[in-house]
Amino acid sequence: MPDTAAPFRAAPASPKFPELEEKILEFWQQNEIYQKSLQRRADAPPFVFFEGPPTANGMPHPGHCLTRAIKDVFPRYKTMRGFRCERKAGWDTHGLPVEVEVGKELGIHSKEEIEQYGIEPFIHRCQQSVWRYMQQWQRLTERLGFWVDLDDAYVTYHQSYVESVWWSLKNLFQRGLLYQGHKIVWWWAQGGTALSSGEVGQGYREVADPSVYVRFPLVDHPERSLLVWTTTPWTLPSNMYAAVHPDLEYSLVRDSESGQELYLASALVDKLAEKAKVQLETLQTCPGSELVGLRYLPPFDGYRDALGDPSGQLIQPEGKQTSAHHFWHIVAADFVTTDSGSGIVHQASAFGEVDYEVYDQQRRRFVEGQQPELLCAVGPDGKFTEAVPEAWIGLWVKDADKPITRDLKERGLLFFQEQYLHDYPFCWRAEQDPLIQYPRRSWFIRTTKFRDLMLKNNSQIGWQPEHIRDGRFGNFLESNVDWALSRERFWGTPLPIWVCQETGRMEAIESYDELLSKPGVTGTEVWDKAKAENPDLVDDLRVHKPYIDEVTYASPFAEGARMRRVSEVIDCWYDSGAMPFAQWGWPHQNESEFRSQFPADFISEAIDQTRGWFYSQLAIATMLFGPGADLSEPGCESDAVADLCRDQDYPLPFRNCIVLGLMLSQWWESEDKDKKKTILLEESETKEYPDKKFTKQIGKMSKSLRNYRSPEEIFDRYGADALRWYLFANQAPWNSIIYAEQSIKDSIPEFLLRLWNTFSFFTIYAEIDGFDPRDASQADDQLKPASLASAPKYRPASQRSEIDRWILSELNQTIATVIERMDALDNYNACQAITGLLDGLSNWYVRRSRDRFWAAEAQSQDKHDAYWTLYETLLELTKLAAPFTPFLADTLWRQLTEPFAGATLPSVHLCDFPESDRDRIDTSLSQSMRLLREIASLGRAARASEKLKVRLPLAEVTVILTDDTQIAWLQNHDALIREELNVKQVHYTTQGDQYVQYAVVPNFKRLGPKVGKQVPAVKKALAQADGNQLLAELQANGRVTLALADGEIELDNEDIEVRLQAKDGWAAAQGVGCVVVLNTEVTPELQREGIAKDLIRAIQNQRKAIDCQYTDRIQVSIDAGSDEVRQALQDHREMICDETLADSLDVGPMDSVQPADSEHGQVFVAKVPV
RNA sequence: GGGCGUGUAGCUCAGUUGGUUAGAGCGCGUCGCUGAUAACGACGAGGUCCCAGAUUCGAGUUCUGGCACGCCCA
Repeated sequence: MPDTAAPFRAAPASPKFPELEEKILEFWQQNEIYQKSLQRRADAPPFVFFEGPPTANGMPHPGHCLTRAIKDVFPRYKTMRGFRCERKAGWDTHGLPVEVEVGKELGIHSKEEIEQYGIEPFIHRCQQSVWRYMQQWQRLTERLGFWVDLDDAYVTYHQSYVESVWWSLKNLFQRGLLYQGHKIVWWWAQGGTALSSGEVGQGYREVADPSVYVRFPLVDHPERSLLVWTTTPWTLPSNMYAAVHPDLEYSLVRDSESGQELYLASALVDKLAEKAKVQLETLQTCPGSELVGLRYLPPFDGYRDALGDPSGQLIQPEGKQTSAHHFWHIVAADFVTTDSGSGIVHQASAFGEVDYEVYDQQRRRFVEGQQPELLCAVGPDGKFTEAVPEAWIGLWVKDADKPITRDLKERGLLFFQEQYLHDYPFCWRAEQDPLIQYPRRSWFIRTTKFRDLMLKNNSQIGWQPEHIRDGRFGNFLESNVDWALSRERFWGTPLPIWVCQETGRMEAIESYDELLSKPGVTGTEVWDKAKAENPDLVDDLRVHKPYIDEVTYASPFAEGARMRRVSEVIDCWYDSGAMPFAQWGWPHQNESEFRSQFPADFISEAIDQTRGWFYSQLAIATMLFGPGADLSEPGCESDAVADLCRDQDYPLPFRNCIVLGLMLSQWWESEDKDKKKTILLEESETKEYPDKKFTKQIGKMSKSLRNYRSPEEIFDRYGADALRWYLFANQAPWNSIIYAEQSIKDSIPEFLLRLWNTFSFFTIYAEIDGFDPRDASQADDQLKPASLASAPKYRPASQRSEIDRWILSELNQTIATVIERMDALDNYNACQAITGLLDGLSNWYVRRSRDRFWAAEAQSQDKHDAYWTLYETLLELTKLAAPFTPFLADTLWRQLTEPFAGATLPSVHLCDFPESDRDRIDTSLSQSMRLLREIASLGRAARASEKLKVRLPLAEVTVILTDDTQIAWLQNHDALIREELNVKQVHYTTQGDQYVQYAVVPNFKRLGPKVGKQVPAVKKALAQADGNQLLAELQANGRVTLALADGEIELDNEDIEVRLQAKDGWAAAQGVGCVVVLNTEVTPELQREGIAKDLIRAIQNQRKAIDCQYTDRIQVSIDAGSDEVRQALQDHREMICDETLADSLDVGPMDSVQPADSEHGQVFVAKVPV
């Protein structure tokens, strides 16, 4: 080693991780490490990652840390493993939440108010609003160490993105997959708008509504009626069907009073008879399925009078022609129950989602053009329009229940009525206005046509956890309904359909350019003018409302007519699902980018995205690119695109997906008398409020409750690595995870600090001895193990000591495990493996090698072996940890490579991931070492149980083993045991009859398949037999013969296992395969040595108490209490002085020195002046 | 009401194809170490594997039915 200043400097003992991380962040930024990590893989095979776009319209919270951490760790890992992993960021910018946020700002709510305010300025505000928390998002992303291309992010409102979405919608439109239909929504009639489910959820109140039982006379048996139940009498004029459950039993009963015959569910006959106070006599019964098809007279004649009794042709298999009536017959429906009502449910399909499905099914029975229409006697204002008695037209429907009931009663159709209490939604901003379910014209994508293909696609996806595939997601796909695409809102991707104002025929447009190329285009000047007036407007707005609505062109369908866009925008989930191609603006541009980045190898989001992004991506990709999707349907003008994608294979558009659990918070809560809550985030803080009683809470994070620490605070207190390691290493990622400050804090000593301490240990000794890794003259820029071999003192592992070979074996085994687990997207077990390695390194390798590092001879081969082993292990461990704790890893890398002064790669993140050297894995050595560690552990346990502290030397331990295979190896290492257990001698034996009892137990795993039902008998026979004798027989013959009730059975040594049981009366501890027995005899010599060691401890403590540097010399005097102590001092004077760097050791008090008490007398320590 | 998931030590969680002493970390207790030192280590106590039934020679693990909690959807 060179004589110059030591290449390594001792690292500080207690680092401030947050500060180190900030330095690394700066280093990464200034040196463009992320960009370099990509450049190094420019020509490598791709590992494709898709970023699910978050919305920057809200503050990032801890849950985003989890998704972003998981999204970071695998790309980092794959990059180190030699893949090119581009990470394009993305932002979700459209949708109702943005409008709501802007509305709040403006103090307005309804659509009407927005229109009054002006769509144009409203949209401008929306566009600005989406970037409100951009800075916080960028900061969080960076600070967490999530490497992603924020500068090159895709944005869903950008023109190129919108145009990609348009292209895909045109594709669907031309293939006949985009159609208009009805959607039943919660409708605020007074405000003229639909409410989102979230808004509806806010407005539920308990109210009393009528529950009526109405007679519907049968057409063919006028004396018989269906007893039909409804809780919304106002929907009766719009009645279409009556629903029964096909599997329930129904009864025909006679009302003894009126003589009427009624059908109702058998299970409800008694209940209704009692309620209505009538006698119901059962005439006959039948299953509901037999009632299906019976025709009845509707309760009101309005539609019958207006439409007659319309009918149409049914779809028939062999061209047969059968017609059927459209309305007023019994249908089968699974949702009918006997919990309440009559078992026959009134169906007004316009006013309920399940009712509408019934209608939809009926509709599909008929051939195109002959289908029943939807009966709806109510206008969007919630008032009757038609098909009701003259007097009711214009009546608000919720006021109609009473007159309708009265009318039915007068006509003798009302069987019974009552009130019932239930929760019903009201408008959250007009509390007196009840909402009604109401059909709205809406655009749909015919996803149901692709149900089987989506299921097939889904079945190929690598889901983590697997149950998502056939569980939540699979079930969701099974029950697929057509995608309701349109939204009657303002800030979203405009639906690119233009309608001929005269014929109603439509065209889809795939880009702004295509629109401009249309004949007779007008309206673009509206945008031009707005832009001229306000040059700051982003150009992307030209494809948004209201500007795009102004663009019209000449209709190709009718001379002189104009084509005008429909007014709707689309569901923003469609935006997100189009991201695989829209992020590139494909197919209008970036052909090669799209092709090389599709499909994704890996995506990840939390489970709430099952019906969100996971579905939208899968649905869109299945429809557009899936094999089996018929892309050559007539009218599809994108054949070139179709060709391009035809060779795609499932799964699309992502191959693997980690579905993360929800993130919960944990806090301590106390409530005052006046209901004021005190929220604490750490249990320890509760001690500061002794008068309050706190209860621990686990639940959702809530901004208003402030029941969680902001990520920024976590970073400042503990650092990003602490949070990351906590997230990666504490549970499988799909379990819901508790964001608890204490747990995050705990991950520091668990992993970060332990790694740091091991590194710090290395630097301390490396500085003392001047260890110089530059001796490896051929070292490559990543300091790969093989390249270190060029150092003169570097010996092959095979020549080094056992413990070196052991830790190198553990290292290489761990590398293999980590690679195997990470390739399977299993970060949890990868981290477990790394933790295990670090434990072995810190708690066994370093601990057992301290003497080697402290050895006086700085240049001894053994010491060099130790350095090279530890150095190499630290380097590789640093690389292993790099994807998980990128900051600490880079800090260590930079310090470990510092002696090379720039000749090595500047960042660990530019390195290759370690490779496992199979030749260095020695499984039998691992086993032996495990046994050795167990023996040491048992020895300590035996000592503890006898209250014999380790400082007191003992003469001997005896280790009894069940077989002798390991004995020779152990004997070669008994120095280790002697030192660890502080004993003079270790004795190994298999002949331990004196100390132990042998028991032979079955090896069930092997015996089970072999003898089956005889297992219990074998077990019993073995238990009853003399263990020692069996063992002797086994050792002599290699097998034993056992007499069972039904014959003999022969067992070899693999079939059975020998167990040891320590006999009473010995200081022993037993493990599975061995027993450690202590010789507890303490001779006076041993006693004195123990005293000497006690005194060394006391002196060392005192050294520290008087602030000695570790090289300071001291003078010591012991005011010994007994002859024994004095004798001990005399016997072990040399050892005591050596260990404590004492120049003198006297007996008796020392003047003007403050003594320390010890069990062997007062200890005086004084520094020797230099 | 339906679907999915979870239930294992005081707490937070692991537990591979069923195999007989059920593990880790934290916390707690005892102790050790004192040239990694405001760190570190060892040992110990602590379990009805939610309950009940079934399959099996054998169930924390498989099946059925409950219970509790969570999420999604009605």
